Amino acid sequence: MDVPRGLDPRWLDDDQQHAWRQLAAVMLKLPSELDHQLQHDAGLSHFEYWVMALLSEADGHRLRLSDLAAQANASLSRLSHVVTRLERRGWVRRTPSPDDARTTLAVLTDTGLGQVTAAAPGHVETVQQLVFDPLDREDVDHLARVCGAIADRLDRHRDG
Amino acid sequence: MDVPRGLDPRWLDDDQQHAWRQLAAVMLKLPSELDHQLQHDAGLSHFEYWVMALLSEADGHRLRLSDLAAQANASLSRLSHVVTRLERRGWVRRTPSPDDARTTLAVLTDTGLGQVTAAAPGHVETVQQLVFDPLDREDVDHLARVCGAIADRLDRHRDG
DNA sequence: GCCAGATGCTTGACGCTTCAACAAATAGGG
DNA sequence: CCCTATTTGTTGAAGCGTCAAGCATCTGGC
Repeated sequence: MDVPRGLDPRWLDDDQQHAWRQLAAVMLKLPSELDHQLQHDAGLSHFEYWVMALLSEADGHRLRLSDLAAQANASLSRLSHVVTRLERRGWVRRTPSPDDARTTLAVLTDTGLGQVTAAAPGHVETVQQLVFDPLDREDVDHLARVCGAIADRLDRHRDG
Repeated sequence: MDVPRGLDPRWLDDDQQHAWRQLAAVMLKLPSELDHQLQHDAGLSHFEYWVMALLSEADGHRLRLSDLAAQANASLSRLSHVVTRLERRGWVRRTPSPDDARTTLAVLTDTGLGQVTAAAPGHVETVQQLVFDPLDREDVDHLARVCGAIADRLDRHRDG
């Protein structure tokens, strides 16, 4: 990771150390809680829910797998596996794209739409309780700003 | 998830929606980048690094498995598996506790200490680049405050 | 037009996490 | 004391993500 030889690494100072631990705690625990609630109440992983929610918002309830992967922040491989599983349960089906024979569209079925719709209220309530209840309105702005900056940096890190 | 019947769920407003998407993006992508760097440069997952780093800071380079699990925000089962793998590589060993015959101590070996020490500069540099470089000093405060509030909420959610 | 490289997606093996079941030791109430 | 409930930890199976390899299709320069 390009540590200049002969120079001290840029260690984290106390503030950074503290902030990093809090962020790491959220990264570790929050996904597990969300998975737990959704699994228990709707038989879905958080990622499966996210994918189906994205499809439910899309025109014609369908998206190219690549686009879906990008919006879900996932690898194409991961998405392909998940779509296969959702397909087995009848909530999503694959359709060849009319424009480009390479690309596949994932389409949310009516049953699938019903599934997300039913799961949504419980999931949103959990997000409210775990993420937003402990925050005031200013905090929400800060959260968006800070995470937005990091997320941008992460995007550029991939190709840049 | 206790959605009051007959009442509308507390849907996310636009600001919350936006903040939630940014946070989700960070939760999805940052761990993967950290794992990638550590795996490539040191043959460690981020979680393995985290565990060994915690041990390296502890008195006598040792901690009860329960305490280690709590500090690492992990289940006991997950930790037990990881310790087994680290033990196989000679970086950690298990020792029975002198006080309580139920508890096991994980001890970082000298080789293990060398391993974390060698991995640290590269890892810290990555954290600086991906997390703190896009933030100014105020942002770091906000990050700590916001994630601290969420992390507290998550802790209370488990037992409370 | 043709062909090399790029793009889009799938697949199977491997490794890690979770979950449930279990075992051993301790603490606490009667 | 004893018996039960709790704490601490391990294990194996099942499920999911990553990785590398592979195939089909498209694009762009010649």
